[in-house]
Amino acid sequence: MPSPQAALPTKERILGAAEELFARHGFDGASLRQLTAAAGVNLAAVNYHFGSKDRLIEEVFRRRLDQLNGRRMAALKKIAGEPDTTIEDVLAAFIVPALELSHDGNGSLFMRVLARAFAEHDDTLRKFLSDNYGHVMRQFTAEFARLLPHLSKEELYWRVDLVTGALTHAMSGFGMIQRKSDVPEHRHREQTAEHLIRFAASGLKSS
Amino acid sequence: MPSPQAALPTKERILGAAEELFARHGFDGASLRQLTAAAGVNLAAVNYHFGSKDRLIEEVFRRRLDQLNGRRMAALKKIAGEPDTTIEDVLAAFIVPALELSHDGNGSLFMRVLARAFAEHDDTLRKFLSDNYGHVMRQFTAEFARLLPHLSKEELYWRVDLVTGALTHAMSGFGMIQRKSDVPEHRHREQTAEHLIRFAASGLKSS
DNA sequence: CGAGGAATCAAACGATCGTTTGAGCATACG
DNA sequence: CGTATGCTCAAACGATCGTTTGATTCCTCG
Repeated sequence: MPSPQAALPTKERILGAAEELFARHGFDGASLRQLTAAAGVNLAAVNYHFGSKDRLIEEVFRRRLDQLNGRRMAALKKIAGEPDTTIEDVLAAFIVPALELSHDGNGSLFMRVLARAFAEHDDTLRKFLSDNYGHVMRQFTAEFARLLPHLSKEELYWRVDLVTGALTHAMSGFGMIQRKSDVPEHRHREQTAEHLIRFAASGLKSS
Repeated sequence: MPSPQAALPTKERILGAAEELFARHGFDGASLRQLTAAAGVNLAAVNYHFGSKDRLIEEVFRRRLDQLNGRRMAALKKIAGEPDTTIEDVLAAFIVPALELSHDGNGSLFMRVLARAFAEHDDTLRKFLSDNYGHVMRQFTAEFARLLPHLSKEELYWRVDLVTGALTHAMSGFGMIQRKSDVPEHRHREQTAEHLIRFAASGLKSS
């Protein structure tokens, strides 16, 4: 019985297996030999299609980050600057796309990859993340600043940073967040979003 | 000019260099050759004194975790069960020892090692952490449960998990938390503790 | 049908890893 | 003094890593 990915083109099969193995064993921990074996392709295929392992890592990031950033920015754009926008609305624009992604195919694995990337203090990886992620964080921070005008810039950065840490931690699946079998998928996602938003909003607004 | 550690015994020099290099490059990323060179000892010294690289990693953890857990439990014991204890008190018992450690010698590097260990989903490492860290988390969670009796068990676990994520993220130095040169060390530590405690308390107590 | 570029393959390359070895050195004790 | 004992050292071992090579297969298009 062929794997579900067996019919996909080689490049896609590599990206899928890479996402899974990077999440499970880290970037150094997952070797190209494991990876190509899991994908059912030849060892040399990675260097042929991507040039190097590092470029494969970047591609894994780019594919999902583009999705994630796109959805977040679209959701933010709808509410940014509006007079009746609440902190909860902005948090929802940040959190819901990530939860959607994390329940879509292998997307949840990507959130673990992302958490791992935060933990790696590797400079080139951090620069890559800053280049492809930083402008989104800045836009959201600007909107938080508008809704929390009494906070100093330093205080605001502090709180946004703490919110980011909590969400990254939670969504990469460290916690005990587990869907009960009698709760439908989309309902569980809503509940998760409610928990995260309530917690983060409370932390942001604390006097 | 000899390194500051030059006079220390070989075992201590290895542990110091290991803490630094593991924090900077990860457990796999830091090789025994870099490590022994940085410590100024022979390559074979690690296997002679510790048996293997894995046992060295465990020793790095044990040394600091014993400190950290000891101080946290001592601080908790003073306030647990007392009628006038607040959420903020419990959070202080959890946070202040970590901040003290992170400003004591190479201690701050250890918080990064710890964050890295959380990101690694390696089973043996997680079991080691659970064995040496889990009982502390359970004690703190029990005290939170006492002070937040209206929360369901599920809701409580959620919030404790989010607090843990925020604090791990913040204390491992991802954020922009930087001491200004005109603020004395101990004052900066107090301010950091205030930020963290206020944020976490607000998140825990949110209705 | 046949030429030609794209893709795949087994095999090998050099580098680096954790670990082991066995000789050499030091210090302490009879 | 001689000899154990604890430690350090340079050197080598086998394994595994990312990458490259050159031949082979596949598929498309004139």
